[in-house]
Amino acid sequence: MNETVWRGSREVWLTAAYEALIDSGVDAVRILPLAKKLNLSRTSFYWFFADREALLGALLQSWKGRNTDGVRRRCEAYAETIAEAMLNVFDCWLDPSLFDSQFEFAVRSWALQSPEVAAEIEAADKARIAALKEMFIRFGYSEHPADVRARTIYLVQIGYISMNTREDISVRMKRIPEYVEIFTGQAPRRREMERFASRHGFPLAEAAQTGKSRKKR
Amino acid sequence: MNETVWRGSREVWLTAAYEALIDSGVDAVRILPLAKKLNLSRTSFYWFFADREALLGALLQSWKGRNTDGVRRRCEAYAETIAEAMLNVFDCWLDPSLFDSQFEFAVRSWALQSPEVAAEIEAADKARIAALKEMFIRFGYSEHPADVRARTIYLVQIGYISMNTREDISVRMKRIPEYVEIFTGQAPRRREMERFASRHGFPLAEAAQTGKSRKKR
DNA sequence: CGCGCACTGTACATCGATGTCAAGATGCCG
DNA sequence: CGGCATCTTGACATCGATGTACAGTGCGCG
Repeated sequence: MNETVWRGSREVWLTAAYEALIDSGVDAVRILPLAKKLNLSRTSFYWFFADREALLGALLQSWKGRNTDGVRRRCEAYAETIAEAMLNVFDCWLDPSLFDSQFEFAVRSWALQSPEVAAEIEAADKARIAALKEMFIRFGYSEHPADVRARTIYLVQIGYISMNTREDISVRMKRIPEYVEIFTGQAPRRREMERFASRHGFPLAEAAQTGKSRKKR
Repeated sequence: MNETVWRGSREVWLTAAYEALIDSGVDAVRILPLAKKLNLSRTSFYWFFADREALLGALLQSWKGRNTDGVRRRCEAYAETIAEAMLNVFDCWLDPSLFDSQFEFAVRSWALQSPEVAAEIEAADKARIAALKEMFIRFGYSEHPADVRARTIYLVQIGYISMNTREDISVRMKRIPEYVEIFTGQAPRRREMERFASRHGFPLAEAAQTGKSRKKR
């Protein structure tokens, strides 16, 4: 299992930093505490990174792109109706591999004390809203409504992660059709919801029928 | 002008702390830097507060209630249509005396590193969403749609402040009618928008006519 | 006037964190 | 085995911040 006997690596420091960041904020990303968690000497850190700055830089880099790309891809995915397209985007909010909300929130909070981070965020926001807007335009909405709807969707999501609520997938799933209708002005068809629910391991039938075995955490 | 010759007071330390908080986050709220900003000896602080903890406590206390009350009151304000009611709520987002968004954002970021703060925030969120939901129910929406619409509105706002964008009032004003329509499913009447715009010192006429002198920064 | 309250400042002890350096330990290749 | 590159560690110097003790200063009042 162990490739080498060396306990440290750029990787382990980075993941430890990531964990500290997402559950206590940037100011918890300090070398001494990380070293304790890893059972490594503090100074060993300096073999892999020049200094704390460099670690934070790597952290920011790893955030950059990751979340933004996920959103853009879901905006461009195939869809027959705007409601279906909307559901494609919703994948991001349910699948952490497409969009890591805790990471996102931590980075946004970090921006408060770092202009550099704030600049990265601003760019990311612009790119994501543009992708959403483009989606609406593809489905015949005109400029201004497309823009406001794109913002609404994006802001709801940023707001949601900023609330940091831990809710069961089932309560979130129940709100989805309403959201689609609010966001697009058009309710999703039953079979669209079916497809959506099933790809998140949550057959819609469940909501109607009595609980069968639920899959995937 | 000077009541006394004493330069320090509970007040000045608290406002300095508030300023540090909103533009650099909790970790910038430290006694030594504040003392420098105030041109006071660091230790003088301890005359007014037991320790840093006490200062942070006072800060949290001052946030608590302030923003939440503003929202609740605007939700309960008189309105003939749901669109008008919605515009009443929008007052909060344009008038910092009803809702201090920078303060709000800073406190939310703070929550990441303090469970106590996180608990306060959770309570505030619940109260505000409940007030919004109640408003929709008053206008005939049924339970579930009222809930999802309330969430949408609230989340958009939390998202907006978390984006921390500095936009001119005129660009925000242009989006308002669209937002009202998305949130309530009903477009505001011209005279409703007129009333709204005028109470924010921004006559609607301006948007249509060619630029006259605009008031209020 | 002088006493005391309300504040301000200096000095000190302590902490947690950073970063450098030089001295090991470990694996790998010839 | 020897030597080199790759890590790991302990010792040291330094910083910024916290909180306590105590002495000092200005104001107001009896």
